[in-house]
Amino acid sequence: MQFSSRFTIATHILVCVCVFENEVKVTSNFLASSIQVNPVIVRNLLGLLSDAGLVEVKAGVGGTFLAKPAEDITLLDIFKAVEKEESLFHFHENPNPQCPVGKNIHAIMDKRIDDIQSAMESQMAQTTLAQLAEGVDK
Amino acid sequence: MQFSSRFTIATHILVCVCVFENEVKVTSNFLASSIQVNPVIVRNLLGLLSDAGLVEVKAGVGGTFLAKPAEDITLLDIFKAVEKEESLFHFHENPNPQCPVGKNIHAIMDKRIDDIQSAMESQMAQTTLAQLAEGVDK
DNA sequence: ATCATTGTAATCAAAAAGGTTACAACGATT
DNA sequence: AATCGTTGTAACCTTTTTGATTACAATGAT
Repeated sequence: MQFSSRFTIATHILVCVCVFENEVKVTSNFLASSIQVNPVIVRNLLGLLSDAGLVEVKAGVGGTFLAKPAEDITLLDIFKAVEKEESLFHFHENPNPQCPVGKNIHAIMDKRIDDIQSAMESQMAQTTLAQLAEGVDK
Repeated sequence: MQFSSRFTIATHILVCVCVFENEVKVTSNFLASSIQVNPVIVRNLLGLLSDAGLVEVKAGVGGTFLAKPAEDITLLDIFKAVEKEESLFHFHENPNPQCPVGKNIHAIMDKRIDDIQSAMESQMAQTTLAQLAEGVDK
Protein backbone atom coordinates (compact mmCIF):
# COMPACT_ATOMS: atom_id res chain seq x y z
CA MET A 1 0.00 0.00 0.00
CA GLN A 2 1.15 3.43 -0.92
CA PHE A 3 -0.48 6.75 -1.44
CA SER A 4 -0.95 7.51 -5.10
CA SER A 5 1.48 9.92 -6.67
CA ARG A 6 -1.32 12.52 -6.75
CA PHE A 7 -0.04 13.98 -3.49
CA THR A 8 3.58 14.41 -4.55
CA ILE A 9 2.57 15.63 -8.01
CA ALA A 10 0.12 18.15 -6.53
CA THR A 11 2.83 19.39 -4.19
CA HIS A 12 5.23 19.68 -7.11
CA ILE A 13 2.61 21.71 -8.96
CA LEU A 14 2.15 24.12 -6.08
CA VAL A 15 5.87 24.62 -5.57
CA CYS A 16 6.17 25.44 -9.27
CA VAL A 17 3.30 27.89 -9.10
CA CYS A 18 4.77 29.52 -6.01
CA VAL A 19 8.20 29.89 -7.57
CA PHE A 20 7.19 30.86 -11.10
CA GLU A 21 3.82 32.61 -10.97
CA ASN A 22 5.37 36.06 -11.26
CA GLU A 23 7.95 35.10 -13.86
CA VAL A 24 6.21 33.04 -16.52
CA LYS A 25 2.73 31.90 -17.47
CA VAL A 26 2.31 28.66 -15.54
CA THR A 27 0.30 26.48 -17.93
CA SER A 28 -0.54 22.81 -17.65
CA ASN A 29 2.07 22.14 -20.32
CA PHE A 30 4.72 24.04 -18.38
CA LEU A 31 3.89 22.06 -15.24
CA ALA A 32 3.69 18.78 -17.12
CA SER A 33 7.18 19.22 -18.48
CA SER A 34 8.64 19.95 -15.05
CA ILE A 35 6.92 16.93 -13.53
CA GLN A 36 7.18 14.80 -16.67
CA VAL A 37 3.62 13.53 -16.72
CA ASN A 38 0.76 14.00 -19.14
CA PRO A 39 -0.74 17.52 -19.15
CA VAL A 40 -4.24 16.11 -18.61
CA ILE A 41 -3.14 14.67 -15.29
CA VAL A 42 -1.91 18.11 -14.34
CA ARG A 43 -5.17 19.73 -15.42
CA ASN A 44 -7.22 17.26 -13.38
CA LEU A 45 -5.12 17.91 -10.31
CA LEU A 46 -5.33 21.66 -10.89
CA GLY A 47 -9.09 21.22 -10.86
CA LEU A 48 -8.92 19.57 -7.42
CA LEU A 49 -6.54 22.19 -6.09
CA SER A 50 -8.81 24.89 -7.46
CA ASP A 51 -11.90 23.29 -5.86
CA ALA A 52 -10.01 23.31 -2.57
CA GLY A 53 -9.31 27.03 -2.90
CA LEU A 54 -5.56 26.65 -3.15
CA VAL A 55 -5.03 27.96 -6.68
CA GLU A 56 -6.77 30.06 -9.24
CA VAL A 57 -6.64 28.84 -12.83
CA LYS A 58 -7.25 31.27 -15.66
CA ALA A 59 -9.45 29.52 -18.18
CA GLY A 60 -9.02 30.56 -21.78
CA VAL A 61 -6.00 32.76 -21.32
CA GLY A 62 -4.16 30.19 -19.26
CA GLY A 63 -1.94 30.37 -16.23
CA THR A 64 -2.19 29.37 -12.58
CA PHE A 65 -1.74 31.46 -9.43
CA LEU A 66 -1.83 30.78 -5.71
CA ALA A 67 -5.22 31.63 -4.25
CA LYS A 68 -3.70 32.43 -0.86
CA PRO A 69 -0.28 33.14 0.63
CA ALA A 70 2.20 30.26 0.49
CA GLU A 71 2.57 30.57 4.25
CA ASP A 72 -1.09 29.60 4.61
CA ILE A 73 -0.95 26.42 2.51
CA THR A 74 0.22 23.26 4.26
CA LEU A 75 0.91 19.72 3.10
CA LEU A 76 -2.30 18.76 4.88
CA ASP A 77 -4.30 21.16 2.70
CA ILE A 78 -2.75 19.60 -0.39
CA PHE A 79 -3.33 16.08 0.86
CA LYS A 80 -6.98 16.72 1.60
CA ALA A 81 -7.46 18.40 -1.75
CA VAL A 82 -6.33 15.37 -3.73
CA GLU A 83 -7.15 12.39 -1.49
CA LYS A 84 -10.86 12.29 -1.00
CA GLU A 85 -11.13 9.26 1.32
CA GLU A 86 -12.51 10.21 4.70
CA SER A 87 -10.66 7.47 6.55
CA LEU A 88 -7.16 6.23 5.92
CA PHE A 89 -8.01 2.70 6.96
CA HIS A 90 -10.23 0.21 5.26
CA PHE A 91 -12.20 -1.96 7.64
CA HIS A 92 -13.42 -5.41 6.70
CA GLU A 93 -17.13 -4.93 6.41
CA ASN A 94 -18.84 -7.84 8.12
CA PRO A 95 -17.17 -9.08 11.29
CA ASN A 96 -19.22 -11.83 12.90
CA PRO A 97 -21.50 -10.38 15.62
CA GLN A 98 -21.76 -13.89 17.16
CA CYS A 99 -18.07 -13.69 18.09
CA PRO A 100 -17.05 -11.51 21.05
CA VAL A 101 -14.13 -10.19 19.06
CA GLY A 102 -16.09 -9.67 15.84
CA LYS A 103 -18.79 -7.89 17.78
CA ASN A 104 -16.35 -5.49 19.45
CA ILE A 105 -13.61 -5.02 16.89
CA HIS A 106 -14.89 -1.65 15.72
CA ALA A 107 -15.37 -0.33 19.23
CA ILE A 108 -11.87 -1.52 20.05
CA MET A 109 -10.08 -0.07 17.05
CA ASP A 110 -11.94 3.03 15.89
CA LYS A 111 -10.45 5.42 18.43
CA ARG A 112 -6.92 4.09 17.89
CA ILE A 113 -7.26 4.45 14.14
CA ASP A 114 -8.51 8.01 14.47
CA ASP A 115 -5.53 8.82 16.67
CA ILE A 116 -3.14 7.43 14.07
CA GLN A 117 -4.72 9.44 11.29
CA SER A 118 -4.68 12.57 13.46
CA ALA A 119 -1.00 12.11 14.22
CA MET A 120 -0.24 11.93 10.52
CA GLU A 121 -2.37 14.93 9.68
CA SER A 122 -0.89 17.05 12.45
CA GLN A 123 2.57 16.40 11.12
CA MET A 124 1.40 17.27 7.60
CA ALA A 125 0.09 20.57 8.88
CA GLN A 126 3.57 21.48 10.14
CA THR A 127 5.00 22.10 6.67
CA THR A 128 3.95 25.09 4.56
CA LEU A 129 4.32 25.66 0.87
CA ALA A 130 6.48 28.68 1.70
CA GLN A 131 8.95 26.42 3.50
CA LEU A 132 9.07 24.06 0.55
CA ALA A 133 9.61 26.86 -1.95
CA GLU A 134 12.57 28.10 0.10
CA GLY A 135 14.35 24.89 -0.75
CA VAL A 136 14.30 25.57 -4.49
CA ASP A 137 17.74 26.56 -5.69
CA LYS A 138 17.36 28.68 -8.79
CA MET B 1 -6.30 6.04 -1.23
CA GLN B 2 -6.78 3.76 1.70
CA PHE B 3 -4.72 1.14 3.37
CA SER B 4 -5.81 -2.34 2.37
CA SER B 5 -7.92 -4.22 4.86
CA ARG B 6 -4.91 -6.43 5.59
CA PHE B 7 -4.04 -4.28 8.57
CA THR B 8 -7.44 -4.38 10.23
CA ILE B 9 -7.87 -8.07 9.44
CA ALA B 10 -4.44 -8.91 10.83
CA THR B 11 -5.26 -6.98 13.98
CA HIS B 12 -8.56 -8.81 14.26
CA ILE B 13 -6.66 -12.10 13.93
CA LEU B 14 -4.24 -11.21 16.71
CA VAL B 15 -6.97 -10.07 19.07
CA CYS B 16 -8.75 -13.37 18.49
CA VAL B 17 -5.57 -15.36 19.12
CA CYS B 18 -4.89 -13.36 22.27
CA VAL B 19 -8.38 -13.89 23.62
CA PHE B 20 -8.95 -17.51 22.58
CA GLU B 21 -5.57 -19.25 22.42
CA ASN B 22 -6.04 -20.93 25.78
CA GLU B 23 -9.69 -21.79 25.26
CA VAL B 24 -10.06 -23.29 21.81
CA LYS B 25 -7.91 -24.36 18.89
CA VAL B 26 -7.58 -21.19 16.84
CA THR B 27 -7.63 -22.45 13.26
CA SER B 28 -7.82 -20.47 10.04
CA ASN B 29 -11.47 -21.53 9.76
CA PHE B 30 -12.23 -20.30 13.25
CA LEU B 31 -10.61 -16.95 12.48
CA ALA B 32 -12.24 -16.73 9.06
CA SER B 33 -15.68 -17.12 10.57
CA SER B 34 -15.06 -14.38 13.14
CA ILE B 35 -13.75 -12.01 10.47
CA GLN B 36 -16.06 -13.30 7.73
CA VAL B 37 -13.47 -13.60 5.02
CA ASN B 38 -12.10 -16.54 3.09
CA PRO B 39 -9.85 -18.87 5.16
CA VAL B 40 -7.09 -18.61 2.58
CA ILE B 41 -6.84 -14.89 3.21
CA VAL B 42 -6.45 -15.65 6.89
CA ARG B 43 -3.78 -18.25 6.21
CA ASN B 44 -1.82 -15.86 4.03
CA LEU B 45 -1.92 -13.20 6.73
CA LEU B 46 -0.97 -15.74 9.38
CA GLY B 47 2.06 -16.51 7.24
CA LEU B 48 3.08 -12.84 7.30
CA LEU B 49 2.47 -12.54 11.03
CA SER B 50 4.47 -15.70 11.58
CA ASP B 51 7.35 -14.41 9.43
CA ALA B 52 7.34 -11.29 11.57
CA GLY B 53 7.65 -13.35 14.74
CA LEU B 54 4.28 -12.33 16.14
CA VAL B 55 2.54 -15.71 16.11
CA GLU B 56 3.38 -19.36 15.98
CA VAL B 57 1.23 -21.52 13.72
CA LYS B 58 1.11 -25.26 14.28
CA ALA B 59 1.29 -26.89 10.87
CA GLY B 60 -0.46 -30.22 10.55
CA VAL B 61 -2.14 -30.25 13.92
CA GLY B 62 -3.48 -26.73 13.54
CA GLY B 63 -3.85 -23.80 15.90
CA THR B 64 -2.22 -20.42 16.36
CA PHE B 65 -0.52 -18.91 19.42
CA LEU B 66 1.11 -15.60 20.23
CA ALA B 67 4.87 -15.80 19.86
CA LYS B 68 5.42 -13.11 22.48
CA PRO B 69 3.47 -11.37 25.23
CA ALA B 70 0.52 -9.25 24.07
CA GLU B 71 2.09 -6.31 25.92
CA ASP B 72 5.03 -6.49 23.52
CA ILE B 73 3.03 -6.43 20.28
CA THR B 74 2.01 -3.01 18.97
CA LEU B 75 -0.12 -1.86 16.06
CA LEU B 76 3.14 -0.79 14.41
CA ASP B 77 4.45 -4.36 14.58
CA ILE B 78 1.26 -5.56 12.92
CA PHE B 79 1.34 -2.84 10.29
CA LYS B 80 4.94 -3.58 9.35
CA ALA B 81 4.23 -7.29 9.20
CA VAL B 82 1.50 -6.94 6.60
CA GLU B 83 2.41 -3.78 4.66
CA LYS B 84 5.72 -4.36 2.97
CA GLU B 85 6.17 -0.99 1.28
CA GLU B 86 9.19 0.81 2.64
CA SER B 87 7.74 4.26 2.02
CA LEU B 88 4.18 5.39 2.46
CA PHE B 89 4.41 7.86 -0.39
CA HIS B 90 4.80 7.23 -4.06
CA PHE B 91 6.98 9.72 -5.84
CA HIS B 92 6.59 10.48 -9.51
CA GLU B 93 9.68 8.93 -11.02
CA ASN B 94 11.14 11.38 -13.51
CA PRO B 95 10.93 15.04 -12.53
CA ASN B 96 12.67 17.22 -15.08
CA PRO B 97 16.27 17.97 -13.99
CA GLN B 98 16.27 20.99 -16.31
CA CYS B 99 13.69 22.66 -14.06
CA PRO B 100 14.86 24.14 -10.74
CA VAL B 101 11.81 22.66 -9.05
CA GLY B 102 12.05 19.28 -10.77
CA LYS B 103 15.73 19.11 -9.90
CA ASN B 104 15.13 19.84 -6.21
CA ILE B 105 11.75 18.31 -5.49
CA HIS B 106 13.16 15.21 -3.85
CA ALA B 107 15.60 17.15 -1.70
CA ILE B 108 12.75 19.44 -0.69
CA MET B 109 10.20 16.78 0.18
CA ASP B 110 12.04 13.67 1.35
CA LYS B 111 12.66 14.85 4.90
CA ARG B 112 9.09 16.10 5.31
CA ILE B 113 7.69 12.83 4.05
CA ASP B 114 9.87 10.86 6.43
CA ASP B 115 8.64 13.01 9.30
CA ILE B 116 5.02 12.34 8.38
CA GLN B 117 5.57 8.62 8.20
CA SER B 118 7.45 8.70 11.51
CA ALA B 119 4.60 10.57 13.19
CA MET B 120 2.17 7.92 12.04
CA GLU B 121 4.38 5.06 13.11
CA SER B 122 5.06 6.56 16.52
CA GLN B 123 1.35 6.78 17.16
CA MET B 124 0.90 3.18 16.00
CA ALA B 125 3.54 2.08 18.49
CA GLN B 126 1.47 3.56 21.33
CA THR B 127 -1.18 0.83 21.22
CA THR B 128 -0.45 -2.73 22.31
CA LEU B 129 -2.35 -5.90 21.57
CA ALA B 130 -2.92 -6.27 25.31
CA GLN B 131 -4.77 -2.96 25.36
CA LEU B 132 -6.94 -4.00 22.44
CA ALA B 133 -7.77 -7.37 24.00
CA GLU B 134 -8.92 -5.59 27.17
CA GLY B 135 -11.71 -4.07 25.13
CA VAL B 136 -13.25 -7.43 24.27
CA ASP B 137 -16.40 -8.00 26.24
CA LYS B 138 -16.96 -11.72 26.59
C1' DA C 1 -12.25 35.80 -35.69
C1' DT C 2 -8.14 33.72 -33.98
C1' DC C 3 -5.53 30.96 -31.03
C1' DA C 4 -3.40 29.06 -27.07
C1' DT C 5 -5.27 27.14 -23.19
C1' DT C 6 -8.49 24.90 -19.98
C1' DG C 7 -12.11 21.51 -18.67
C1' DT C 8 -13.77 17.16 -19.34
C1' DA C 9 -15.34 12.89 -21.48
C1' DA C 10 -14.06 8.52 -23.33
C1' DT C 11 -10.79 4.91 -23.60
C1' DC C 12 -7.06 1.94 -22.45
C1' DA C 13 -3.41 -0.72 -20.06
C1' DA C 14 -1.22 -2.06 -15.92
C1' DA C 15 -1.28 -2.95 -11.16
C1' DA C 16 -3.35 -4.10 -6.84
C1' DA C 17 -6.94 -5.97 -3.93
C1' DG C 18 -9.86 -9.40 -2.67
C1' DG C 19 -11.72 -13.73 -3.38
C1' DT C 20 -11.96 -18.76 -4.61
C1' DT C 21 -10.65 -23.55 -5.80
C1' DA C 22 -7.44 -27.06 -5.57
C1' DC C 23 -4.08 -29.82 -3.65
C1' DA C 24 0.40 -31.25 -1.69
C1' DA C 25 2.67 -31.26 2.89
C1' DC C 26 2.27 -31.75 7.68
C1' DG C 27 1.86 -34.16 12.05
C1' DA C 28 -0.89 -35.95 15.87
C1' DT C 29 -3.84 -39.94 16.57
C1' DT C 30 -5.31 -44.51 15.88
C1' DA D 1 1.33 -47.03 8.13
C1' DA D 2 -3.21 -45.20 7.25
C1' DT D 3 -6.28 -41.57 8.49
C1' DC D 4 -7.80 -36.99 9.03
C1' DG D 5 -8.09 -32.21 10.00
C1' DT D 6 -5.19 -28.56 9.13
C1' DT D 7 -1.68 -25.53 6.99
C1' DG D 8 0.99 -23.62 3.06
C1' DT D 9 0.81 -22.26 -1.49
C1' DA D 10 -0.07 -22.07 -6.39
C1' DA D 11 -3.23 -20.80 -9.89
C1' DC D 12 -6.81 -18.20 -11.46
C1' DC D 13 -10.48 -14.68 -11.62
C1' DT D 14 -13.01 -10.27 -10.92
C1' DT D 15 -13.21 -5.63 -9.55
C1' DT D 16 -11.21 -1.35 -8.57
C1' DT D 17 -7.73 2.03 -8.93
C1' DT D 18 -4.09 4.33 -11.06
C1' DG D 19 -1.91 6.49 -14.61
C1' DA D 20 -1.88 7.57 -19.41
C1' DT D 21 -3.68 9.17 -23.78
C1' DT D 22 -6.65 11.15 -27.46
C1' DA D 23 -10.14 14.17 -28.62
C1' DC D 24 -12.74 18.17 -28.57
C1' DA D 25 -15.96 21.82 -26.91
C1' DA D 26 -15.63 26.03 -24.06
C1' DT D 27 -12.99 30.00 -22.63
C1' DG D 28 -11.33 34.65 -23.05
C1' DA D 29 -7.55 37.88 -24.22
C1' DT D 30 -5.78 39.81 -28.51
